[in-house]
Amino acid sequence: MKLVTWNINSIRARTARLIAWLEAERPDVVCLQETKTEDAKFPLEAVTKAGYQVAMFGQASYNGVAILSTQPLEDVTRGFGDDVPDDEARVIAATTHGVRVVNLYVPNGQALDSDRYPYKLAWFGRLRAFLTRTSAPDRALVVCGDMNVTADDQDVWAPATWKDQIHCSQPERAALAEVRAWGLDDVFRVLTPAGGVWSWWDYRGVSFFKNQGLRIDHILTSASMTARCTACTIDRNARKGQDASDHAPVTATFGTIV
DNA sequence: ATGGCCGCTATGAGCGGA
Repeated sequence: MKLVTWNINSIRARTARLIAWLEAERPDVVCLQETKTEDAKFPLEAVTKAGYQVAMFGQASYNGVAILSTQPLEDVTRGFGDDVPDDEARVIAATTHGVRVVNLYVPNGQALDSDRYPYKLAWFGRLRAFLTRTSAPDRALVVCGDMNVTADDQDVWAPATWKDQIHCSQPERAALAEVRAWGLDDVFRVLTPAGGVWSWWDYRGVSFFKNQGLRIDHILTSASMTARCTACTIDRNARKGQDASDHAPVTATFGTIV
């Protein structure tokens, strides 16, 4: 079973590239972030024609998440369902291929002195509560998405430049570590101990050409899923060329239960 | 030293992204 997380940065602007990639890679489950469209304008026909069922949670202009699967998507939930007023479409979960899949678009945070920063940190706390309320570490669980945080300096092309900047601050990393401590593994890092591999490169300048990026797109797996994971790769090729998202897709491959 | 690109909405910039 191949599961992908990919910040697509507007699914309407990138439908052709997405479909071509799906047809080439044939993943079983695809978690998309920043679809940037309300559900009525989602390119459902193209995705369906490519062989995928869809659960979506969109909004106009910003945010938006969706899960694509070659098998039915069951028990779909949208948002955290907590008592915090929040109209940002950043969370969708579903069960498919026998796995509970939680797809996240974590708030960017903008800067440490922005009011979006405490919102981001609080959001991680709400995520932990959501996981405790709706799942358990002993289940077949994948929590993936654009986490908008580097786990540590191994995920940063220039740690000195990024030190204490957004995506690299200690409180953000501690918040992500708390999610792992709940009972999830950073499965890319488990299989690739060395750093220096990125999932995002800034559109500006020559950052991709010079390979100046961050690893902020993560696949977190419960213990049984970590044990089943045979590969986890970042498809740098998907960042190349015209009309690419600024994020590359991250793919985890899982063997069958033995 | 600064900003450098992109998509959205909307039709001119401004916002958000990371």
